Amino acid sequence: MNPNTELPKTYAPSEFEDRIYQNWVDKGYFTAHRDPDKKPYTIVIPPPNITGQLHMGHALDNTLQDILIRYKRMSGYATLWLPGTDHASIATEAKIVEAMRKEGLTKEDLGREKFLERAWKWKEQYGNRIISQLKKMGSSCDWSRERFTLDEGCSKAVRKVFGRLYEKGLIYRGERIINWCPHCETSISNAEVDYEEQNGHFWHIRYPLVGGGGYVEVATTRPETLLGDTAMAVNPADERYKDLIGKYVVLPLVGRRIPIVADEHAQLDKGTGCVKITPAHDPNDFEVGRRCHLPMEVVLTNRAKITDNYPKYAGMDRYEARKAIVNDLREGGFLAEIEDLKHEVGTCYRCGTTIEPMISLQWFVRMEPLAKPAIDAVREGKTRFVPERFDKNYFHWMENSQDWCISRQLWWDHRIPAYYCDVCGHVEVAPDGCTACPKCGGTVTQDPDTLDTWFSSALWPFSTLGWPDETEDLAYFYPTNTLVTGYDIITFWVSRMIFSALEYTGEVPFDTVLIHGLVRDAQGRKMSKSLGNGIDPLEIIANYGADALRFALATGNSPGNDMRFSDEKIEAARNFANKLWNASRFVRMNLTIDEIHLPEADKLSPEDKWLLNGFNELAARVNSNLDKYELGVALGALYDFTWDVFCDWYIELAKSRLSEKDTEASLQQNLVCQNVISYVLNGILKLLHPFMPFITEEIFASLPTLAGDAESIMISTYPTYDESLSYPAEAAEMERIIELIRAIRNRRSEMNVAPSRKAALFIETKYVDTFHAGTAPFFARLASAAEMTVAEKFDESVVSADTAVQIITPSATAYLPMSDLIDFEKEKARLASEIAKLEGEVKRLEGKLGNAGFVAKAPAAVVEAERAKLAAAQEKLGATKAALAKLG
RNA sequence: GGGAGCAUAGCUCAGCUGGGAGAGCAUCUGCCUUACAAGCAGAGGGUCACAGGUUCGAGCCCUGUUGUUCCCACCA
Repeated sequence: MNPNTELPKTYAPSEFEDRIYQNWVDKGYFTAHRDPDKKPYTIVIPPPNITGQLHMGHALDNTLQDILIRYKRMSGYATLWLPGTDHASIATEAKIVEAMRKEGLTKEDLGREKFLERAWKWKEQYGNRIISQLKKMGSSCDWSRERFTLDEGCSKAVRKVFGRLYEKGLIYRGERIINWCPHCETSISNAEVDYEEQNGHFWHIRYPLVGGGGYVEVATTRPETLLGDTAMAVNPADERYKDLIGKYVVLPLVGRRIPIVADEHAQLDKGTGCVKITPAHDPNDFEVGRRCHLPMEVVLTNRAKITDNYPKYAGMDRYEARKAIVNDLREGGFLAEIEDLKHEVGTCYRCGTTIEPMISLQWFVRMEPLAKPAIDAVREGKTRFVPERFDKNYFHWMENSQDWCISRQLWWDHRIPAYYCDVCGHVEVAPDGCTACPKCGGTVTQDPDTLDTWFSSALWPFSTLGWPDETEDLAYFYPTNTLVTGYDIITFWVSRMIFSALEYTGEVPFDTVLIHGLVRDAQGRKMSKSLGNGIDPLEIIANYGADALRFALATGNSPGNDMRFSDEKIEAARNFANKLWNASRFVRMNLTIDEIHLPEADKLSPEDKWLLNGFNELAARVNSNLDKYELGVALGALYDFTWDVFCDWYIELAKSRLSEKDTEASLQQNLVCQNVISYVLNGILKLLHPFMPFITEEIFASLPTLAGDAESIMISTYPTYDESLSYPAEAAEMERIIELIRAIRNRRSEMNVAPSRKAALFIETKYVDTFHAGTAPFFARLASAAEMTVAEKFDESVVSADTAVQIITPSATAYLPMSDLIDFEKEKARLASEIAKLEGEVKRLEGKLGNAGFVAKAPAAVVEAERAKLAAAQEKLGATKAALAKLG
């Protein structure tokens, strides 16, 4: 980039964003270096799915991460932002199967190997798309360390973990009731079930007692499971049914005799107190079945059709069968009642199909021993949620989590490293593979199943750094620091990373989890494909620039809260970028210096010191906000300072000095001002850089720099509080001037005086030094003043209340000779009402300060501030009374 | 059935450990003031959901109420 190039007249981000990004990549600025003299700061990206396109959620997530990583990089940390993508097993597999279906192909037609070849091609084709989109956002990831959840390193880690957990007895294989998705034809974990409210029915069914004597009535929401009933349960304490225990009922439609058993699961106060027991298709019934040694009767196939064991219904889909069975029950006189019911039905989080609880042989992770240390780690603050309230979420899930079903009947994922002997049936878990049975030497077959996609994601913070090998990266960058993610993914991912990391690495994976909310549309609705209300971040970037998008996402956003995205927001963001651009252009066109040297304090004007003081406070505040993850607040402070203080005040104040260089003295002042304005702009750009990396880099390159500045803003030093820039006295002096300028503008505006009408200005003040001759241009330029006269007290012959408009501030009274504009009665009324207001204010403050409790208990600084307020109010009150008196 | 968030200007939202409420947009009034009309200077507009409590002092802390959103849960 060329230093000191002119900035084009209009802000056109598309002209430079790609060029700047490419330059950063070429220079290798994103690449992390292990530096023993620096502290590491590491973020691992939540890997986006290879099936996905960049959406607003990614845009927000990555904006926040980039802000943090750029801030830390500029603050002297050895930063690593490790990127990558997720193979997203079930989602990707579903897409590929869908694509194959259109060609008339099924997975089985293709076979496992050919299918996987296809999947890898898919990954090649789409995996890079999301990466290039992340780059468009300005993400400063270390692309040389990019990873994929299904790559060899992750695979090694997965196998290692599986083997270790198996050895420790924390992974087991067993028959349990699992959630089965008949569409995806795989088991899914409890966490992957979404509950959805549906309108359903309660069917009340009568089961005749064997040997006559009536019937027992039960209710069910899934009448088709009746086929699989192997018992009826009543509570052992239930007096009503005491005599029935041990007797039998006849299963309607089937004719099977099933026993009436006693089990606590049946509750006295629910329904009739009797429950039908279907051990193969309900988790509670499964437990009852175990306790009472009941047979398991499977009635549904993997596609949720009735099995061949029930010829009348065989092959029927579960809902079809439900209709037929209800009909037959009615005809047979077994149906007592149909009740309408709203209930929560479990659905597959990927395809939305109603899941079917089914008994199945699967692999599980034993959660209890893993959950405990994970709970303790958060409780002890080793990992902290921001905002804190999300730890409740986490604790609740961890404390109640049941064993994790990790096997999937899918192909696109890490295959389970378990081998079954074809001869003796021995099960061998072998992370490094197995070719023959270690017990009998027979041939072995590997488990066809794969692992839950979240199993490999759970290892992401350390598998990506080389674990299980003891790599230098792992030693230096692990544990990582901040994980940035949405609250919707805490249970799936964050909690599993924490217990996994503690189990395998002995350390928490990250010290902080920064939680953000959802990006919603302008009406507050969730963005979704079906609603078609999604906003494409890439389109926003094309129209407004990546910086504007980042600004819009970061500003006013507080951790954990949802936000709305709207046209107004992105326009406001773009306008700010435009403001910064134009202010920089103004500075640029007034510069003659090649390098910035901040002048000695004695050369600086009060307005310079005021600006530097303000900038210094800003730097302190921004650093403190960023350290506390208050990114939106930090950006708000930057916006206000840049726009209100730097542009609206300092630039306007500087114009007179910058336009004069005729005399030696004015030339000197001109140079001082150039240096101050460049110094502060340079600092603003640096403070803003993490938020708006492109525009700040582009402007930085066109301006002179400080002696120690790096060639790129992204590797320069982040400004911090600097005691030598603290000028509280001059800042207060300048505030008096600004206060008076505002008051004059105010009055003129009230009186509808055009700015073009200039008027002489007389300032009566005890701060004569403050309003020195050098401030006259300020009043001329900003308050339409002609010549300015300052005195502690004016003689009536110089200026009188009869001929001048009076403007009062706590520190000064200004007179504008505009007698033609004065309506004395109105003026008197105005002053009277002003006096009343001030008296109220004074009274309030006096009351507060007269309160012994307040003075004794409030912090000294607060009391002092109240005293100052009172003094100011009293000053102004006095001046206002005097003004009224002058009017007679 | 448990748990959490939110309720602040017409709209969208900030408000850090309690010290008499802010921004953007919208509205109104003036301005082409030699960076910017994507702008400048002003103005109006709020019993901070409601009711109690703690405190010298509450938008902020506590209790309850109402409305709203979300999460969790195996209701036959």
